Amino acid sequence: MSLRHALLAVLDAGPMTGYELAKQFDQSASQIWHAPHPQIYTELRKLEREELVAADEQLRGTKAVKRAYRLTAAGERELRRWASEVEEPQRFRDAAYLKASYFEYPEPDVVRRQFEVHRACHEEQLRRWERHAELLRAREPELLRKRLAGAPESGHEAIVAYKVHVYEGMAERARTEIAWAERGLALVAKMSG
Amino acid sequence: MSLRHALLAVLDAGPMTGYELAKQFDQSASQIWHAPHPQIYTELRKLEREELVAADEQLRGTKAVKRAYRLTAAGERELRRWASEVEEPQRFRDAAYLKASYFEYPEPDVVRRQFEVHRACHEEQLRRWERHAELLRAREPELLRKRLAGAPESGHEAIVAYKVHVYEGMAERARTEIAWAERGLALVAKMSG
DNA sequence: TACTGCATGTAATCGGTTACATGATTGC
DNA sequence: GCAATCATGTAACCGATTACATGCAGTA
Repeated sequence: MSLRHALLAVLDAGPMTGYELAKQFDQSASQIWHAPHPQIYTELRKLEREELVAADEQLRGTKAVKRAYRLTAAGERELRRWASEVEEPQRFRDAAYLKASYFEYPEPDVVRRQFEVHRACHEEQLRRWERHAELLRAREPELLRKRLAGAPESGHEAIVAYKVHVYEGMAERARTEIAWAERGLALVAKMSG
Repeated sequence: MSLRHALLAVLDAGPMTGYELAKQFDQSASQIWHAPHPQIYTELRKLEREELVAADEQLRGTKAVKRAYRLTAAGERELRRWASEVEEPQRFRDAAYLKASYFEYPEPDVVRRQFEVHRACHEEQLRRWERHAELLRAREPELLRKRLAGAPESGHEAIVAYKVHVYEGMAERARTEIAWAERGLALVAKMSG
């Protein structure tokens, strides 16, 4: 049930259409909570029915409509309520580690390739997290700028600091995974040679 | 779709009832892939229909039946196929980090409590992963012993080594989270004092 | 004019969660 | 005999994924 709060949080920076939200979720900011676009559109409709967001409709061409969503007062309250509530720990489920528990089955070079893919994938993510932390420190992302514009000067430092802390945390995680994959590769080499 | 493979993997050590599998998933071994018992029972029935597992029924009392599941030859093939296939990266979704991105909203002591909960939760997990890695090295867990009994001596080292590597990886992750929470606590202290 | 990418959805399906039900066994 | 726990499910629901549909805008 966190998608709704991710949406409320992004909308807190300013109004946005479903498509723009979908883009946010896919690339720049909220890689912290992935969501495919059909889910975003349907969740926005649900939030609208619950009056946590409101939509401003504009015509697009002759028939199609564009809907820009913005937070309502109730939506802002809900966002603040959620942020103050302690998050209960998530259930654990990791497909890569599950599979690695059974690496005695495949041939050594298949195992090696799997660790290499794991490493490559987290190296790419690491670059992304680091770049984004950098952008945040420079206060460059559009979303952050809008958010800062709507908040008093005195609060700016905290807004930036916690987001940077999150992205640095993600980077640290990626480094942990890379190190794990490398120890894995050393292990394959030892076992098979 | 990894639950089915987790089940096949556990059953590869030897036949087991749904209840015993549910216990495995809840406590000792496969904390790597959490699953509640209703899902386990239904997935087992599905695996049975697909003939990847077979059930031996025994009476329990006068009406109830106990069903012990075991791998079929097709099930073993599927397990090996899955273990050799490169796992595609999972979609990212983290509620705790999402919330931490918006820690400018709650009061500092609420934020502090949240980081403390995060740390405590991962400290507990760390102890669990470390204990389990220890047990694996000593070849103590029942499941591992059964798995080893059904494999040639020459393969024992690999079976143990990869599982230990997974649990050590999990422990390392937990340490990363603990360190993140502690840097978070330092950050709150700095911001609020 | 056709093609590609932007933009907004609906529908079917599936995996996972929660609540509920029911019988068997064991120890007090 | 009763409570707790072992054991096996069913049903309703919800969040997430995938496939499909449709219209608009710019450009080759």
